[in-house]
Amino acid sequence: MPREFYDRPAIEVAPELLGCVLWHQSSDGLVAVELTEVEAYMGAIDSASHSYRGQTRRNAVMFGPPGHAYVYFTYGMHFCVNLVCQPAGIATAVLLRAGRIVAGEELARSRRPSSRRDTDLASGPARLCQALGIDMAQNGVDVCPVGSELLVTSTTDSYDNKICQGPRVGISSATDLPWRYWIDGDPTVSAYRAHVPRRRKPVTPSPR
DNA sequence: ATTAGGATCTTCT
DNA sequence: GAAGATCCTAATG
Repeated sequence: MPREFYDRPAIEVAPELLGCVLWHQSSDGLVAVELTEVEAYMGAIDSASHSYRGQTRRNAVMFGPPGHAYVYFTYGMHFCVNLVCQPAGIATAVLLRAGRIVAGEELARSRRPSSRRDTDLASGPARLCQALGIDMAQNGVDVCPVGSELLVTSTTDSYDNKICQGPRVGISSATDLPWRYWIDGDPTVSAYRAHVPRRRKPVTPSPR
Protein backbone atom coordinates (compact mmCIF):
# COMPACT_ATOMS: atom_id res chain seq x y z
CA MET A 1 0.00 0.00 0.00
CA PRO A 2 1.45 3.34 -1.01
CA ARG A 3 3.22 5.16 1.82
CA GLU A 4 1.20 8.33 1.37
CA PHE A 5 -1.80 6.43 2.76
CA TYR A 6 -0.16 5.59 6.06
CA ASP A 7 -1.31 7.13 9.33
CA ARG A 8 -4.30 8.89 7.83
CA PRO A 9 -7.97 8.34 8.69
CA ALA A 10 -9.89 5.80 6.63
CA ILE A 11 -12.31 8.43 5.32
CA GLU A 12 -9.37 10.26 3.73
CA VAL A 13 -7.67 7.17 2.39
CA ALA A 14 -10.76 5.45 1.02
CA PRO A 15 -11.47 7.69 -2.00
CA GLU A 16 -7.78 7.76 -2.90
CA LEU A 17 -7.67 3.96 -3.03
CA LEU A 18 -10.07 3.97 -5.97
CA GLY A 19 -8.09 3.08 -9.05
CA CYS A 20 -5.28 1.49 -7.05
CA VAL A 21 -4.50 -2.15 -7.78
CA LEU A 22 -4.70 -5.03 -5.29
CA TRP A 23 -2.55 -8.04 -6.19
CA HIS A 24 -2.62 -11.50 -4.68
CA GLN A 25 0.06 -14.00 -5.59
CA SER A 26 -0.93 -17.48 -4.42
CA SER A 27 0.39 -20.91 -5.25
CA ASP A 28 -2.35 -21.09 -7.90
CA GLY A 29 -1.20 -17.95 -9.64
CA LEU A 30 -1.63 -14.19 -9.68
CA VAL A 31 -4.88 -12.22 -9.76
CA ALA A 32 -5.18 -8.45 -9.53
CA VAL A 33 -8.07 -5.99 -9.43
CA GLU A 34 -8.33 -2.26 -9.87
CA LEU A 35 -10.42 -1.04 -6.94
CA THR A 36 -13.74 0.53 -7.92
CA GLU A 37 -15.68 0.59 -4.63
CA VAL A 38 -14.59 0.89 -0.98
CA GLU A 39 -16.01 1.80 2.42
CA ALA A 40 -14.37 3.56 5.36
CA TYR A 41 -14.84 2.23 8.90
CA MET A 42 -13.86 4.73 11.54
CA GLY A 43 -13.33 2.69 14.68
CA ALA A 44 -14.20 4.28 18.01
CA ILE A 45 -16.42 6.97 16.45
CA ASP A 46 -18.28 4.58 14.13
CA SER A 47 -20.91 2.24 15.57
CA ALA A 48 -20.89 0.17 12.37
CA SER A 49 -17.19 -0.65 12.71
CA HIS A 50 -15.99 -3.99 14.01
CA SER A 51 -13.61 -2.04 16.23
CA TYR A 52 -16.25 0.25 17.77
CA ARG A 53 -16.53 -1.76 20.99
CA GLY A 54 -12.82 -2.27 21.47
CA GLN A 55 -10.28 -4.91 20.61
CA THR A 56 -11.25 -8.57 20.35
CA ARG A 57 -9.56 -11.61 18.87
CA ARG A 58 -11.31 -11.11 15.53
CA ASN A 59 -10.46 -7.44 15.03
CA ALA A 60 -6.97 -7.44 16.58
CA VAL A 61 -5.27 -6.62 13.26
CA MET A 62 -7.34 -3.43 12.98
CA PHE A 63 -5.75 -2.25 16.22
CA GLY A 64 -2.27 -2.86 14.85
CA PRO A 65 -0.10 -0.77 12.51
CA PRO A 66 -1.32 0.58 9.16
CA GLY A 67 -0.72 -1.10 5.84
CA HIS A 68 -1.86 -4.54 6.98
CA ALA A 69 -4.81 -6.60 5.76
CA TYR A 70 -7.69 -7.21 8.16
CA VAL A 71 -9.61 -10.25 6.90
CA TYR A 72 -12.76 -11.51 8.60
CA PHE A 73 -15.07 -14.47 8.09
CA THR A 74 -18.80 -13.84 7.99
CA TYR A 75 -22.18 -15.47 7.28
CA GLY A 76 -20.60 -18.85 7.86
CA MET A 77 -18.94 -18.87 4.44
CA HIS A 78 -17.54 -15.58 3.22
CA PHE A 79 -14.36 -13.55 3.68
CA CYS A 80 -13.93 -9.80 3.37
CA VAL A 81 -10.71 -7.78 3.36
CA ASN A 82 -9.87 -4.34 4.78
CA LEU A 83 -6.73 -2.20 4.76
CA VAL A 84 -5.72 -0.82 8.16
CA CYS A 85 -5.09 2.95 8.02
CA GLN A 86 -3.94 4.50 11.28
CA PRO A 87 -1.28 3.83 13.93
CA ALA A 88 -1.66 1.04 16.46
CA GLY A 89 -4.58 1.71 18.78
CA ILE A 90 -6.56 3.83 16.29
CA ALA A 91 -8.57 1.15 14.56
CA THR A 92 -9.79 2.62 11.28
CA ALA A 93 -9.77 0.66 8.03
CA VAL A 94 -11.07 0.58 4.48
CA LEU A 95 -13.25 -2.33 3.33
CA LEU A 96 -12.48 -3.31 -0.27
CA ARG A 97 -15.90 -3.88 -1.83
CA ALA A 98 -15.36 -4.27 -5.57
CA GLY A 99 -12.86 -4.19 -8.37
CA ARG A 100 -12.23 -4.83 -12.04
CA ILE A 101 -9.95 -7.75 -12.88
CA VAL A 102 -6.73 -6.54 -14.48
CA ALA A 103 -4.65 -9.73 -14.24
CA GLY A 104 -5.33 -13.44 -13.91
CA GLU A 105 -8.86 -13.29 -15.24
CA GLU A 106 -8.90 -16.96 -16.15
CA LEU A 107 -7.92 -17.99 -12.62
CA ALA A 108 -10.45 -15.57 -11.15
CA ARG A 109 -13.18 -17.10 -13.28
CA SER A 110 -12.25 -20.61 -12.20
CA ARG A 111 -12.56 -19.53 -8.56
CA ARG A 112 -15.98 -18.02 -9.23
CA PRO A 113 -17.86 -20.51 -11.40
CA SER A 114 -21.23 -18.98 -10.52
CA SER A 115 -20.24 -15.61 -11.98
CA ARG A 116 -22.31 -14.85 -15.06
CA ARG A 117 -20.46 -11.83 -16.41
CA ASP A 118 -16.90 -10.55 -16.22
CA THR A 119 -18.08 -7.54 -14.26
CA ASP A 120 -19.42 -9.82 -11.51
CA LEU A 121 -16.11 -11.49 -10.78
CA ALA A 122 -15.22 -9.08 -7.99
CA SER A 123 -18.35 -6.96 -7.54
CA GLY A 124 -18.89 -7.36 -3.81
CA PRO A 125 -16.56 -7.73 -0.83
CA ALA A 126 -16.84 -11.51 -0.60
CA ARG A 127 -16.73 -11.94 -4.37
CA LEU A 128 -13.55 -9.88 -4.47
CA CYS A 129 -11.93 -12.18 -1.90
CA GLN A 130 -13.10 -15.27 -3.78
CA ALA A 131 -11.72 -14.01 -7.09
CA LEU A 132 -8.39 -13.15 -5.49
CA GLY A 133 -8.18 -16.28 -3.35
CA ILE A 134 -8.09 -14.30 -0.10
CA ASP A 135 -8.99 -16.05 3.15
CA MET A 136 -7.90 -16.00 6.82
CA ALA A 137 -4.36 -16.96 5.78
CA GLN A 138 -3.98 -13.35 4.61
CA ASN A 139 -5.20 -11.80 7.87
CA GLY A 140 -2.44 -9.52 9.16
CA VAL A 141 -0.34 -9.58 5.99
CA ASP A 142 1.66 -6.42 5.34
CA VAL A 143 0.52 -5.10 1.95
CA CYS A 144 3.41 -2.69 1.51
CA PRO A 145 6.66 -4.53 0.72
CA VAL A 146 7.43 -5.47 -2.84
CA GLY A 147 7.33 -9.22 -2.97
CA SER A 148 4.50 -9.55 -0.45
CA GLU A 149 1.90 -12.12 -1.46
CA LEU A 150 -0.71 -9.37 -1.01
CA LEU A 151 0.12 -5.95 -2.39
CA VAL A 152 -1.52 -2.60 -3.15
CA THR A 153 0.01 -0.33 -5.77
CA SER A 154 -0.98 3.20 -6.71
CA THR A 155 -2.37 4.16 -10.05
CA THR A 156 -1.57 6.73 -12.68
CA ASP A 157 -5.25 6.99 -13.56
CA SER A 158 -7.02 9.94 -11.98
CA TYR A 159 -10.61 9.38 -11.00
CA ASP A 160 -10.94 12.64 -9.09
CA ASN A 161 -13.84 13.79 -11.21
CA LYS A 162 -15.69 10.50 -11.05
CA ILE A 163 -15.66 9.67 -7.37
CA CYS A 164 -19.07 9.37 -5.75
CA GLN A 165 -19.96 8.84 -2.13
CA GLY A 166 -23.03 7.59 -0.30
CA PRO A 167 -24.27 5.36 2.52
CA ARG A 168 -22.58 2.05 3.25
CA VAL A 169 -24.07 -1.30 2.36
CA GLY A 170 -25.45 -3.95 4.66
CA ILE A 171 -25.04 -2.24 8.02
CA SER A 172 -27.72 -1.68 10.64
CA SER A 173 -26.28 1.32 12.48
CA ALA A 174 -24.70 4.61 11.39
CA THR A 175 -26.62 4.13 8.15
CA ASP A 176 -26.67 7.86 7.47
CA LEU A 177 -22.92 8.31 7.18
CA PRO A 178 -21.81 8.60 3.51
CA TRP A 179 -18.63 6.60 3.86
CA ARG A 180 -18.94 4.40 0.80
CA TYR A 181 -16.95 5.58 -2.22
CA TRP A 182 -17.07 4.35 -5.78
CA ILE A 183 -16.14 5.25 -9.35
CA ASP A 184 -19.14 6.78 -11.08
CA GLY A 185 -20.71 4.56 -13.69
CA ASP A 186 -18.27 1.69 -13.32
CA PRO A 187 -20.04 -1.61 -14.12
CA THR A 188 -18.14 -3.56 -11.47
CA VAL A 189 -19.50 -1.51 -8.55
CA SER A 190 -21.78 -3.69 -6.42
CA ALA A 191 -25.48 -2.96 -6.21
CA TYR A 192 -26.53 -0.92 -3.20
CA ARG A 193 -28.66 -2.83 -0.72
CA ALA A 194 -30.01 -1.48 2.50
CA HIS A 195 -29.60 -3.75 5.48
CA VAL A 196 -32.43 -6.24 6.03
CA PRO A 197 -32.27 -8.13 9.32
CA ARG A 198 -32.47 -11.82 8.66
CA ARG A 199 -35.77 -13.25 9.73
CA ARG A 200 -35.57 -15.92 12.39
CA LYS A 201 -36.77 -19.29 11.29
CA PRO A 202 -40.43 -19.40 12.33
CA VAL A 203 -40.93 -21.36 15.50
CA THR A 204 -43.40 -24.16 14.95
CA PRO A 205 -46.32 -23.65 17.29
CA SER A 206 -46.32 -26.26 20.02
CA PRO A 207 -49.21 -28.73 19.73
CA ARG A 208 -52.02 -28.31 22.17
C1' DA B 1 -36.37 -7.41 -13.15
C1' DT B 2 -37.28 -8.05 -8.40
C1' DT B 3 -37.90 -10.66 -4.23
C1' DA B 4 -37.64 -14.19 -0.81
C1' DG B 5 -35.33 -17.74 1.50
C1' DG B 6 -31.46 -20.69 2.46
C1' DA B 7 -26.67 -21.66 3.34
C1' DT B 8 -23.55 -21.97 7.41
C1' DC B 9 -20.57 -20.76 11.56
C1' DT B 10 -18.00 -17.34 14.22
C1' DT B 11 -18.45 -13.74 17.33
C1' DC B 12 -20.09 -11.29 21.01
C1' DT B 13 -24.06 -10.52 24.48
C1' DG C 1 -28.73 -17.38 21.62
C1' DA C 2 -28.97 -14.08 17.88
C1' DA C 3 -27.14 -11.43 14.35
C1' DG C 4 -24.02 -10.69 10.85
C1' DA C 5 -19.58 -4.96 6.58
C1' DT C 6 -22.95 -11.68 1.86
C1' DC C 7 -24.08 -14.41 -2.10
C1' DC C 8 -26.74 -17.67 -4.75
C1' DT C 9 -30.86 -19.92 -6.56
C1' DA C 10 -35.59 -20.37 -7.39
C1' DA C 11 -39.95 -18.37 -7.76
C1' DT C 12 -42.76 -14.64 -9.31
C1' DG C 13 -44.45 -10.22 -12.03
